[in-house]
Amino acid sequence: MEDAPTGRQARRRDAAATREAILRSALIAFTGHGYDGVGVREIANAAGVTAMLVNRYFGSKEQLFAEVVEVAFAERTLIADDVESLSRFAAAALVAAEPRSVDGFLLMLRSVANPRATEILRAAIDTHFQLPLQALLPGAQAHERAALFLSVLAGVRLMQQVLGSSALATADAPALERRLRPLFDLLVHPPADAEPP
Amino acid sequence: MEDAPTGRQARRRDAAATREAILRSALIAFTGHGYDGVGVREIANAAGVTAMLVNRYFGSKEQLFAEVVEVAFAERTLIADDVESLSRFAAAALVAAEPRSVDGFLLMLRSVANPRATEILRAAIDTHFQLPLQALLPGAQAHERAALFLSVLAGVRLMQQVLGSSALATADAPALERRLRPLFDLLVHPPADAEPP
DNA sequence: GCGTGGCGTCTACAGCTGTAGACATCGACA
DNA sequence: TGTCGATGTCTACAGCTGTAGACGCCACGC
Repeated sequence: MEDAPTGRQARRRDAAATREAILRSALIAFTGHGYDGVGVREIANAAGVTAMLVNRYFGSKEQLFAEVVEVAFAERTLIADDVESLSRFAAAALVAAEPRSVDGFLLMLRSVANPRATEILRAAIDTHFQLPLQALLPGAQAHERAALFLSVLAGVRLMQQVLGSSALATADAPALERRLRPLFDLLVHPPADAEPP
Repeated sequence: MEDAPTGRQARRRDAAATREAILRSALIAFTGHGYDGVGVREIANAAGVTAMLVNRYFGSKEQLFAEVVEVAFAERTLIADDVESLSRFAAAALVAAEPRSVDGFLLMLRSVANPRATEILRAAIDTHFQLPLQALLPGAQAHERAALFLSVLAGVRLMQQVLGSSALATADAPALERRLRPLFDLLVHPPADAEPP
């Protein structure tokens, strides 16, 4: 079997399609190995293209990464649209996470070592997750609770998918979901935040 | 001013001290930039030593990293010894985390992109955190709850220190701690886990 | 004082990285 | 059918990486 890059002989000098192929190849590669773990040649090869063409279309590896981040965070299936569904959605997404999924959180977790990638990721998370989520949360200190909500999301994802914690791998889905729900609920619904005078 | 590596002129051909200097330099560098973000020459230079000496003492960069991980996870100030203090300790440690701290979690968060580093880190976390913690937790499914406990710890740490979430940076310490405590409590104390038959 | 064994460095080597300019080739339009 | 712009490739270059062997040098024991 040949290496079969993503639709090599099907595409014949189509600039838009080539750009899309590179972007998709980069998304998969960056998500799987992180910003520093992937070379431009590797991305180009998987897209059936030369390394130089990547820089022609995207300017540099860093700019390519920025576009990849934007694509990865565009479809945010983790954040529900209404407050009542937030916890259920998040918990369900966590227990259903497949090891080969390519969402933005996985991309972030493997790329935060690089300072430039981190800066891009911070901005993207702020725009696509933090701000919409804190706008959705009722009660006081919504920005703080939204950040913690995302922290739990990222932390569980890190342990079960990136680090490969055996405890989270062997746990059956319904039980894990029953544990996660109240955790998120605690952050969604502000618990009578009376400060002691 | 000269670059002043860690005690250069103070140490004169002392094998144990040199080894220790390299180990400490590597700990700081790996924690700050991750496994792939640091070169052997950089570590050696900060220790006032040549790159080759690093491999002489530790065999390879990977083995050096393994020793660094062991050192970083040896002093686990995040996990209390008794069940009652667990939540308080964890919450307090999170709000008191300084940007330049060098604990194992930070080291992990910036090195999980590399597969070999990940394998080393997974084993270390299992030994130094997961196993002691799940042995301490009362009730059913302690391993699962311990893993989630560590997930929250790692996730918050990631957001506030590695990614630099502004929401967690501007939050004042007491309020943040009051939010974190019940989160950990929910995982420490099993909430009447009656399964519907 | 002097040899000797450990401690440390110098030079080097493949291999990889991101990026740049010059060159080739396809395909649509005249 | 011929041509020219767009699309893609080739060669190359500094710079970095981890690792290896050969060599210098200091301090201690005789």
